[in-house]
Amino acid sequence: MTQPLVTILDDEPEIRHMLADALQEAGFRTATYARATEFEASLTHTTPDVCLVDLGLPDKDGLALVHRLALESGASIIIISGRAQVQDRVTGLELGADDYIIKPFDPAEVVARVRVRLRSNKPSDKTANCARFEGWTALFDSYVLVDENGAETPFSHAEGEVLRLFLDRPKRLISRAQMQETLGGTAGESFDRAMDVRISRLRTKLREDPKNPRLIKTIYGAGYIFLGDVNWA
Amino acid sequence: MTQPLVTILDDEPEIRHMLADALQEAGFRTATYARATEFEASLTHTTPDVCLVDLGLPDKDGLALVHRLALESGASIIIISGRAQVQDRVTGLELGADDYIIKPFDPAEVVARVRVRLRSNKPSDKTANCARFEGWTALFDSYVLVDENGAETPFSHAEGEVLRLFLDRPKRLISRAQMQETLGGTAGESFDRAMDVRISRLRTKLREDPKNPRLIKTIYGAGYIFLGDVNWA
DNA sequence: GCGCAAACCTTACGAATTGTAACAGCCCTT
DNA sequence: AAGGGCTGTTACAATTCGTAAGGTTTGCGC
Repeated sequence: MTQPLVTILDDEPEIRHMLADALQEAGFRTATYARATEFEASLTHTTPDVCLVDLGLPDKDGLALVHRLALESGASIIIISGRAQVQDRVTGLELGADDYIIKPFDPAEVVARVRVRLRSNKPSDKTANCARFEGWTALFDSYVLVDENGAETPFSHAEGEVLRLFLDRPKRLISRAQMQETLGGTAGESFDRAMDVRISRLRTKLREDPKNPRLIKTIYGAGYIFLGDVNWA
Repeated sequence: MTQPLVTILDDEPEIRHMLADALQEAGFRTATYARATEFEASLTHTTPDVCLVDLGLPDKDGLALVHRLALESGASIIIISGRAQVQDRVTGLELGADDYIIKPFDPAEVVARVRVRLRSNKPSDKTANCARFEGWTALFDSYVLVDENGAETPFSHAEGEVLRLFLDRPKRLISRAQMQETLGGTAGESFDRAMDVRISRLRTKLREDPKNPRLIKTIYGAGYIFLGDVNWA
């Protein structure tokens, strides 16, 4: 499966470049267009997954374009506009846009919102809920860990919660307090210990060396950190 | 099909009222909650379609709640927050929110964004009587399950109720309380066990491996989840 | 280094939850 | 009345997961 394609339609070159850079850095393929006609022509031979559309176009009414896109293409549409009136936003969304971002914007937020669209727009994705990391494959649907030889190890729901928390934020410190919150800990006095046990069991399944854990590191007095590169699929 | 249910979780009464009014005017059912614990308790017996969540809650970390919601409830999640930093928005969206609205907001825009979320959710056709999933075809008219070879297995009415519930909400956690409600469980003392037995029998007909069920998963202490892509016809 | 307290890991155990086989009552058909 | 299918109930087995308890590691002051 190739990377998702994000198209950018905006008449200002700086904005096109800014968005294209940020999106490419995030791992997406991009295609940029300065004019609506150009963009429409491209649709005959490409099928973007997400379309970023500026409403202030010189050659065509942006809203009409959005409407047509919404009806005819399966892509998610995000409007990017300098028009900040509530009414503009409401009509934009009503005509079929999935999101509406106001200029000036931060590229990081645009990337995040693009990701959200891709996440929700994949009903037929059979490999969803599946992450690869350091030779392992975690199948959250079937609650199974697969090693590089294909051997399977089942894991329980509680273990999965911890694993998912780590895989969602790799290489970042996760404090115990955060874990408790995320894992529905009822702030029981000795919930700390329960947490320890969960992690211990998870470490066992990941065949961590107790003396020298490589994936789940303990930061004494602070929390845990998951090392290792994660690829969600 | 009844009107979609939108839940509002915010500690400020004025905001709750403003949103509830606007949403009801737009034709939605609403349920409001001032505290996260209240809201979480409600999830055991109701299934909202869209959840509006304020991040600045007094009794719990809002982000953790969002994360759990995103994983366990198939509802769309819209964060409403006074925190306007880009980093806040990005992490909120990363943790599973579908949208992020910054206070102060216009109720009309909130309504528009709620509509967008509902639009992208495909409504399950309640009149459909035939569903395909993972090689199986369930014919609710004739109470028969057909496998990929055409072999037929009849199922009973009680089994059909459970199966339909699962097929209506695939890949979502379904709590036992929800099941009881949907299946007309008259809160019989030991109705739990009846539920178990129904599911057990359904699993047998679906030829699930008892040690490793692939379609109907048990979430210890929480409920069940049906995996597999469903196509109604 | 040494000693100590706090933080953390691991093992074993048990309470709660869930799975399923066997039984019994019910309703329908014959 | 008899028989068969459906469904809830009971009883017991299996699983999950938190708790307790004891061992190990870490950080800190000397």
